[in-house]
Amino acid sequence: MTTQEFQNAILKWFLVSGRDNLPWQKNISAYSVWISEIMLQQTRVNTVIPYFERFTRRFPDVRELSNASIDEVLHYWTGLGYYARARNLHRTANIVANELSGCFPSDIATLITLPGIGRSTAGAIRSIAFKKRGAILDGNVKRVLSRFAAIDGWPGHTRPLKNLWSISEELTPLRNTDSFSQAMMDLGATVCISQPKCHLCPITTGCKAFLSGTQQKYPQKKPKTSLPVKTTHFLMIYNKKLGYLLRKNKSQGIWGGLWVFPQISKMQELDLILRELGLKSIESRTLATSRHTFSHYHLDYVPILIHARELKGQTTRKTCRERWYNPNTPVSLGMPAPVVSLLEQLNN
DNA sequence: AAATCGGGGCT
DNA sequence: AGCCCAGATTT
Repeated sequence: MTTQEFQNAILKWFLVSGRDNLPWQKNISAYSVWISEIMLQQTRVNTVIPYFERFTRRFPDVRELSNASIDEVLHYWTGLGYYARARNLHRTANIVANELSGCFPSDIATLITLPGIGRSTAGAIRSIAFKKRGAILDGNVKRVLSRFAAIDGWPGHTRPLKNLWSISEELTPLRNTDSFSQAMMDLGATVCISQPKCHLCPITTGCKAFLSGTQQKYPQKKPKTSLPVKTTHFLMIYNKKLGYLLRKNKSQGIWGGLWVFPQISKMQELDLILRELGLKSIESRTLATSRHTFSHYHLDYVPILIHARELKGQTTRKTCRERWYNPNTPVSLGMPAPVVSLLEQLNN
């Protein structure tokens, strides 16, 4: 199967079987392609759809996004995970709005300099938004090409990754590159899946895995490791008038920039926190431990609900990274899933 | 080259 | 209970 034949087969298949009704496929612009590509990093299409709709309704263009506060951007990202994506999105919006006159670059080298845009996302923006030649290599394309070329090794490792990029660059056409990129992702998402539907595939005549009956061998799986378990306590300090105390995380690290309950490792720290706040505990109750799983560890968290009152003649102090959150009059802040979950439970 | 960075929906 | 998803960035 020649490169030309491969491209023709893919493009022909796309006309009949490609997806054309996703929210980011209407009114295509560099902005909408960019937002969708960032949201879709390590995140499934069906999960992204409602987030994309809400996000682009609130931030319809790059200037609206650059003018927004990071807290509000993170609020619209709450529940999507990988919050560095939202922080990078905001940084890039400011660069594009303030330094690039509101226009996205179309060349790969410049796109890659923007925070959060790597080689594959740059290729997607260049091909789909600007309709110029741009190769991509996302999870779908990795699966298609690993099987098509029978690439050994986990695609996360350097050698197979380099091979896959080389093949993707070679196969990507000069014309119709937008349809080609979309088609390769659609093929990987609907046909070349875990249990592949090879009878629906347009490139079986050149697929090394199909021809040798080794579809299940590719792509080779990630080496598995057991996840460590970490434990923490969430202090749900509640005051009837003020609400719950939340603290803003530093921008680096887990849940960066998000608002969370104070976390402690020893119970003695609780008294210190309350004294600093000018509060006194009325009663406290330990709630059931829950497990939150990240990609690289389990977090067992013990919620401790503390009803507190203000000390006489003392106004409640707090730092600039602290604020009271009243679930009945919510404000736009980013919060990690367990915090949202606990606030919902306690408010019902 | 390896680790970090979420959350959820399938299997 | 694993597995992995329209990856990028830091160490």
